[in-house]
Amino acid sequence: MARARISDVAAAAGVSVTTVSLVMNDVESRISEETRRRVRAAAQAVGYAPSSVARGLRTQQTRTVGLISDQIATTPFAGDMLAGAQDAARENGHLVFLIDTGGDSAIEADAIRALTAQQVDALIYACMWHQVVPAPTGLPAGAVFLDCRPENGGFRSVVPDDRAGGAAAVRELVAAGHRRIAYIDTDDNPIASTLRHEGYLEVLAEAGIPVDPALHVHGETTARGGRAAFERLLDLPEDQRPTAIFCFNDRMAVGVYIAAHRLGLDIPRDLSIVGYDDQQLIAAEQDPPLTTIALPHYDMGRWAMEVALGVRAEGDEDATHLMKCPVVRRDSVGPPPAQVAKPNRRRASLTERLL
Amino acid sequence: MARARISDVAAAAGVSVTTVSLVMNDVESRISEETRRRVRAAAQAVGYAPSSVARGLRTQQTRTVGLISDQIATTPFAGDMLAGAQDAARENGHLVFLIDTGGDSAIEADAIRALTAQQVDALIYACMWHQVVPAPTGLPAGAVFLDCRPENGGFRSVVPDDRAGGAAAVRELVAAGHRRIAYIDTDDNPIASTLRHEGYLEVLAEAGIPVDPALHVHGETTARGGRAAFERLLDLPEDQRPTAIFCFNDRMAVGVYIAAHRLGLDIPRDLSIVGYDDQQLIAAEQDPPLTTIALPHYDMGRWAMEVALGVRAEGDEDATHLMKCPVVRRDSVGPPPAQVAKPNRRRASLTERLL
DNA sequence: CCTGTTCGATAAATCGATTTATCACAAGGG
DNA sequence: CCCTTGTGATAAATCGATTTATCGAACAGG
Repeated sequence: MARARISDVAAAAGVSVTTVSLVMNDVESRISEETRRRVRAAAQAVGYAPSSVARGLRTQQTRTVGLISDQIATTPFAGDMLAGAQDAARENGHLVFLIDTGGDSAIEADAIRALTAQQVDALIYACMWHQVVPAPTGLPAGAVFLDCRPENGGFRSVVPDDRAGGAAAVRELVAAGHRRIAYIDTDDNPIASTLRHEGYLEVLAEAGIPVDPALHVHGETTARGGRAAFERLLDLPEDQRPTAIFCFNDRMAVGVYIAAHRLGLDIPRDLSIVGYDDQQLIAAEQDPPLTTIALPHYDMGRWAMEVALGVRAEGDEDATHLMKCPVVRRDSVGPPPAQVAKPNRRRASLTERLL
Repeated sequence: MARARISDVAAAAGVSVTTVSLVMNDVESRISEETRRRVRAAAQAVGYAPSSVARGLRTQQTRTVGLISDQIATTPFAGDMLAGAQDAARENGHLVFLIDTGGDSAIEADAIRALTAQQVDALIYACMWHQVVPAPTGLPAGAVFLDCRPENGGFRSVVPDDRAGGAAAVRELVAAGHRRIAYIDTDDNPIASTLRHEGYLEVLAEAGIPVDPALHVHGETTARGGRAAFERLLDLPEDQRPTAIFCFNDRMAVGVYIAAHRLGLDIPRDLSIVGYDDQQLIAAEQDPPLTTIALPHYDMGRWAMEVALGVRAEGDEDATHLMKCPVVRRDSVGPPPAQVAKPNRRRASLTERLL
């Protein structure tokens, strides 16, 4: 049972293929209501679905979009970006070609060629972390950068507003009454870390809190890295230690949790923590659940697709859109401990645990 | 600058389009070497790339594959399956259409229609957890089920060998000398949990260890669920408690970790644990890193794609392939504690933590 | 000189749709 | 009776490739 063609429908309805096409596409034309009904019935009867390939050839519009990513697989974030992009594509009647280049630029070039050959209507170039990348050669005009910005401009892009996100994180802590707030930073992600640091400094200034360079430490973006950085903060004289920590990401925050628990510190009674990423299966499952800043992956994916398809009008051809990073309030932030009460509290918590 | 067509190349090379096509596709024919060179040079010069759409229409082969998934986004596993499928597709010169239905069967039906209209050469139907599903109507013959099996057969499928995986997990513990091994099970995933339980029973039998129903507890597939289940095991009289636990998944194992640490139990000295899934950012980052069974998502994705494309010959048109789940040895398994030494050890560990 | 073969290349049909230009027919007006 | 206008439908061109069937020239043999 081969696919039904438009000519089969025409034959079944006793009309020409032109008429069938006109009816199926609801084209403004002088086809009688009676004929329309007959055509539709015939189409239904033979199970006709127009060939997208033939249509694409004639109309030069394939209703497909290419999504090139450097690593769709290896991060749990990717999924949300994909989902946002894909939902938007589907809502607009488009299908998405997904290509994961694994960061290999030869594969990337191949991918661009293949997608161009497929005559995709739009192209999205996605990265897994907020970064500035050289635009690959051969990228068609109108491509949209997702979670990255083209080095020399020329394309629209969307990235998280890491500066505002960093500010929001620190503002949570300031609002809870903290004045000694550390930032556990990293060197692994220059763009995002710098922006988040700017947000951190901005809020401290806003609140009139003097900046203490000793409270700005660095580590790898892993639990181990977070833990090591935290332990460096503990080397400070007791009265200079932070009462709250803003971590570059949730994984590092987990390291702080582990170390803090080992030391018998209670979160948030003895120490408040804010993470970043709202990483699924991590942030919410900590004990206590971690207050963090969410990366708006789904929204960025959706934005990129809508702009790429021309559904969302964006005035500027060469602009970077900053996507808001919402605060996810959970239970890792509380008021700072009163200095005098601290030793008592700590002993109490140990006693508890002996039960 | 519009795309170059085959006729442009023909004009540039001073030959017919037939000749260009013959040369570009390396068709066995009597074209002189000299002409071939000229055509290739012309193609290069005008930047010619054949239109996949036009070719698809003529040849009826699009070199595209559809991948329908119930939720590509919301789980970190999805990525690996995608990556495996996508790599295999690329290696065979195919592009993949990804559609995430979100589990909505109306969207699913739409997706099948759209992919059929696109005349994809193959179709993969993926689920996020090993399950038995009704085959959606309209699914073309030759479709491959990925991480799920069709209720009434009729399609090839690939799923993890959960039975062997469960057996391997328990075997790790038996090999370390444990005889009181608990299985923290779940009701959230009937297929996988049953198979893993069968593996558990199989190894106990193999090792001549009597089955103690009290060591088989259930919980939700979350850290909280794992913790709750573990606490039920602790209600047992001390000499009946398990010295090792096999958890349905890593998230539940994390719950056991948390509870164990709270109680001052050291892993693996006081308690050995094996998880399942080898979930990234979870299993390896525990303290100590969790020994677990990996789900072969990448391999399953690759297998499904290769079978779908007919690259991998699979005799049976209607068979389920079981993919091996490898053991990932880390540091959460050790020998069981000697009964008499236990109390001492436990006190010691608490004392340590007072430092 | 005619015929048959080989070599190199091409004209034209084809895939399945869309779209433009055209057609037949009926009704109405002068 | 002829011409115009309006209505309903269609013939044919088109998109850009592949593929089949054919063609002309050169050359060899009788």
